[in-house]
Amino acid sequence: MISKESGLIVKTDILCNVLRTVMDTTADDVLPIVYLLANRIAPAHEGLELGIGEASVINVLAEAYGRTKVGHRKLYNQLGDWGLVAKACRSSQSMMSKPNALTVTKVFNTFQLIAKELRKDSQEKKKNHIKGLLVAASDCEPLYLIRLLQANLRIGLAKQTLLAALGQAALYAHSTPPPNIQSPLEEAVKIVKKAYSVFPVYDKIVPALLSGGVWNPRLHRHAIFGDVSVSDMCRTMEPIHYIDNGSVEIYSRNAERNTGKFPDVVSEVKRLKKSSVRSFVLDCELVAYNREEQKILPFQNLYSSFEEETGYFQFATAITSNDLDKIQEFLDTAVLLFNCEGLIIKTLTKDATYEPAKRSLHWLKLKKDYMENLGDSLDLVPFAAFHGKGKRTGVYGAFLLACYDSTNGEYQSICKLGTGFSEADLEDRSASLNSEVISGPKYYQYDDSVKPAPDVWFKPKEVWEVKAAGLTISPNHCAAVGIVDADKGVSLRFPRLTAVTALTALLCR
DNA sequence: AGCGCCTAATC
DNA sequence: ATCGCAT
DNA sequence: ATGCGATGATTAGGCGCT
Repeated sequence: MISKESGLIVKTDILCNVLRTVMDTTADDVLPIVYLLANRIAPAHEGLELGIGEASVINVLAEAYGRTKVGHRKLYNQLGDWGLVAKACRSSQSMMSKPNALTVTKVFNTFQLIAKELRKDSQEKKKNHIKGLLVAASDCEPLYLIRLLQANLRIGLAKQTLLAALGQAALYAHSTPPPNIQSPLEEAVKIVKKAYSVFPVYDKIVPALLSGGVWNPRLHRHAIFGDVSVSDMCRTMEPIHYIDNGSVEIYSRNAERNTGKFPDVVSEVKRLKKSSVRSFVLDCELVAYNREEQKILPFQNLYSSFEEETGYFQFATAITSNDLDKIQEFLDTAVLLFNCEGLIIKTLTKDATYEPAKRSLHWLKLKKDYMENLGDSLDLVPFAAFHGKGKRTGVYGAFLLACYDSTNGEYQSICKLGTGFSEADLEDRSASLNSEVISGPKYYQYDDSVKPAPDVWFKPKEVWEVKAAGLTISPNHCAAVGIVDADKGVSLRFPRLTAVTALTALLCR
């Protein structure tokens, strides 16, 4: 029902009703349902992952539902979704007897077992867990089992809508009358989203909602912090933490623990922090740095808390200005002189606080390639394509592009491209290139060890204008091989289509 | 021990 | 990361 | 403006095979 509906309000409504029903009947199922909908199996900081990808899915489908892998692949190219393949195979299988019903909790528990299979024979054991589920599945269950295993439910409902529905369901389900608030529904959603942004652990949020409703003080910031250990709390935030007891922890934006990856940062933070500072959470970015070069300019806040030391711990440079020309000049300097990607622009007039995972106009990214005259724009030739998946089923989902090397008179692969076209563009390009299909990569310098291999090859026909954030040395592409590196080529960072410029009538010869 | 495949993660 | 679509 | 789901280059680390 949710996947057929396009509006988020109605999707939220449907899920809200599901959750209310479950809260009222089998409340223990709420947490597993939430985890499955969130495509997670544990809080991010626990580092527990399914470890199941497309290759595993292909293998297990072949074993559980017969047919050959080639047969499955063919079906997949038509359907664009391994879940749909599973469903199709299952429904064409004769069923000896009606299997025992799968429950949400059984599925979620099995997913946890899969995630916990490690080391020797883990792949085989994971596969057997999945086979058990697939054999017990009927109707639409194989479809959703496979999509859940791939962490992509594809029903147009993700975390934000899940949190909203949770808040609304908890509001309706609890008997306590709402406090004197204008719009209780909106407020309930805000509270749950805020609780999640402060402490993204469903194991705490869901029980709190179930036992005390949305107005439960346990959902508020300070209460949450009081309710959990300091180390648990710090594990959910980002990215450098210094705790009273002298320990340093580093986390990614998605709460992955990265402390072990930066032992040098840990030791420098400990060394350079002043003894008067007892604890902090520092939002920052780590960059590689050439210590022979240098440039520092001060910016308030942080300065009273840290010793600056060139090459070890430096503050970012900044200007404060309303003047467009000055900002432009600063951007040019940053990009052209220091090889920076661009600037972050911050409002100083409003109370411009930073909230993790929340977009706002307080902080804006200004990158060189957002601008017409800066950034890299290239004329490239699409020479192969990949069948689209999901909403791109039936058209190509991505293309392999080449640049033309006039010195050698050859086309060299430079990047794949899968964004920038409208749905109509995609149909038009697919149709146009389909008139020039050839059997293999005969005009091109192309590394066939790079997987997956394209599905279809084309004669050179069109020239596309592609914008990128920059060039990278590539082990996977052939552009300029031997020039930038003995056996590495060049590829593009964040490539996207900006225009279809011409037919390559001349280059074809 | 070394290598290739795969997955999950960053941007 | 970028981008387009639906709301 | 927001949420979602198509898609990009690249890397690290786990697992299993030789």
